[in-house]
Amino acid sequence: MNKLTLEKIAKLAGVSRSTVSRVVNDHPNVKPEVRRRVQQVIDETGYHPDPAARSLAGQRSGIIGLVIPRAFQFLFTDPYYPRLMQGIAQACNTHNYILSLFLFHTEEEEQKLTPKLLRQQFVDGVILSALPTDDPLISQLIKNEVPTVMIGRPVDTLPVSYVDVSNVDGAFEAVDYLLELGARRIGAIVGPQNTMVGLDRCQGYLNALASRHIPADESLLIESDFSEAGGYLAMQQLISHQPDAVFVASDTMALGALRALREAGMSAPGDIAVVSFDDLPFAATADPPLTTVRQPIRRLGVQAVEMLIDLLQNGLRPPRHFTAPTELIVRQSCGAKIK
Amino acid sequence: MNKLTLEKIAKLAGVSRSTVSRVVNDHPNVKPEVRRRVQQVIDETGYHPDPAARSLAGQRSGIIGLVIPRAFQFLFTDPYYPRLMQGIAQACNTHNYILSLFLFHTEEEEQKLTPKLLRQQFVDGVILSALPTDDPLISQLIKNEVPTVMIGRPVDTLPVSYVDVSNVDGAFEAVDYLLELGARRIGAIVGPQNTMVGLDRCQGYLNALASRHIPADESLLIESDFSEAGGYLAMQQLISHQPDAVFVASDTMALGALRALREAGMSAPGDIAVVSFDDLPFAATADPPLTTVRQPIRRLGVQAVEMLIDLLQNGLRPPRHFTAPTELIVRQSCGAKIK
DNA sequence: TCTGTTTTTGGGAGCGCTCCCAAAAACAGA
DNA sequence: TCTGTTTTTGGGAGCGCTCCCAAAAACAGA
Repeated sequence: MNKLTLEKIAKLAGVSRSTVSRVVNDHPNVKPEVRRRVQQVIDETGYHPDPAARSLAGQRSGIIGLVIPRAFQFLFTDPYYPRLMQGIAQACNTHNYILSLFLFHTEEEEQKLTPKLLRQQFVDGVILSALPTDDPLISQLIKNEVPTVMIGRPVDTLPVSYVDVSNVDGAFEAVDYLLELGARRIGAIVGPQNTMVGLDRCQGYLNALASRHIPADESLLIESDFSEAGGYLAMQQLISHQPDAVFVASDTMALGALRALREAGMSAPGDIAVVSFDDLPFAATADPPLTTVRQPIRRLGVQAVEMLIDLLQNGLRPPRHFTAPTELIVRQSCGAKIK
Repeated sequence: MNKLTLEKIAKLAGVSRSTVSRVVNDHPNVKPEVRRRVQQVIDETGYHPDPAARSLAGQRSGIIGLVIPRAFQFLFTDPYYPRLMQGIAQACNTHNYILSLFLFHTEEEEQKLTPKLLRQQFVDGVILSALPTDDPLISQLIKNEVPTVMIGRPVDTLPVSYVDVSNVDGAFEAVDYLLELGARRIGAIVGPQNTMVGLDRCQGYLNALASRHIPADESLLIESDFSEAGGYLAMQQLISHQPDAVFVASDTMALGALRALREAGMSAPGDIAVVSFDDLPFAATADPPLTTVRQPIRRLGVQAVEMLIDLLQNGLRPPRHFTAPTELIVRQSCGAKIK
């Protein structure tokens, strides 16, 4: 098959391949009428530059890597991730990048693939989904000056760009709403405390109680792992402490919590009011429909790609930050039994 | 940063870059002691060949593209897809391929990205998830001789490799089980009839009825779209026809079906027995837990990658086929009220 | 030892682009 | 018209690999 090259386009347009390269790359110093003539040939032929040749010649590869670290591989099947990926993919498509997926299942896989990310032989930059605060991958990426954007904020000391939602505020608003409804003995099922999102949503819960001078009861605060089964087990533990409401740090854990209530012959909101986080589509169709903190997951994905492109074009420093607001979506699960 | 190249490894090993290339690519005609010496330098330095250089030099890029066509982009958030992707990613990791994701959201995106797939400038081959039987993408891939493996079988006339599960048999087994339990007025909520999986699971349902000489009742057969909302609407339609059981062609639609029953003040299996397909994790924790046809989703992903690598190494013809068996998982939702 | 054959190894060339520098063209002012 | 400056354009070189062909080395038999 006869492959289109800069040279071939140059011949058709009656210029040199350097001129064609200037047009393709939108360089200045090309006479307008020459630019038009070259662009017309490009449009007519459907010519695209070869990404391997560009990469080899010092240009970038045009590939963005999305890394799901090993520690949270088990959560990859949570409905959050496809939405995040849709946002990321859509922004990649808009900005002419290809999205490559790095799913680390085992330590061996991680050790095998990490050098590819660190040496940037494949990817121009990395979008890194949430990882435990002590995971060494992020500091390796920083050390190797790999352009990186994290989904979710890192530990404060790390000079890395990130996109996030306002987890502290969102959790605060959820718990505050339960307090407004008259709940007083509010429990929480939070995420892993070795993640910033776990810490932040927990902090929001604690802040809301403190703002009403309600002391936090340790027996009402259960750490879980963002899974449905984890939510189920956590609610089983909480029930015996007789909360009148529970803040659950994700919709998926909330499904598990509702299941535990059903199995105990109880229900939300009659016995225990429930408020969760995410506003995934099943939140609206759960039994009962969940009051939840909506976060703009696809928008985070889009924003991460645009932030990464900004790093690629304008340098890694200073690190960029983007924090989206959340929105409390009130449904049936939060009706409170006021004691 | 000082980049490792064949030339540098050659100098360290005291051979030429051609010899190093032979070792890296496991070519014959290298003296054993030379091979060992070169391999030791490679191991010590962590050298990897540059994929862009290999691609440009005529070798392959080492990238496999996973395409989710536009028509089913709305289903990408179904929990089926992350599992499929995990299987695909795991096999790519094992076989030293990078996985690139092509999510087509709009026709414009499809037109923009399809040439990249057809001209193979990025990917060595394509894994293509299910698409409508009339989607032109598959025949474009065939015409351009792009190594392609489909998830799910295509229309019979197409000479393309695929991996699938035994949809007809699985659906047959599910419906047959309902008949064994005494159900006689069995409805079906099936997938889009412009997809082979939709047609096949429907056929299995019809085959099971026919095997017991039970005429199919058109009013009991509802075409849906594999979504939760679609399952909900379909069950709302079915209820008025008073089936004593319903075969639902996916777990996700079954969730919607259960929600419709609840809203009608009914339940499974007391009022209407329900059997579904997929055995996604929430099938076990649904209320009631779903009897469902288990399909090995991750294994399909692994198999698709290995089939694609076989095509790349041994030629596109003849097309390969792999069909995994299914397994009926019996849970509470299928208990039947025998009239 | 010599000659023909086989095995092993090395280096030229090219893949398709970008960068850089120099040449050509265009322009402006004296 | 001439000269100096600016703008536009072209082509050499190289990125890091693979392929191919030729050279060198090794081998075997006379």
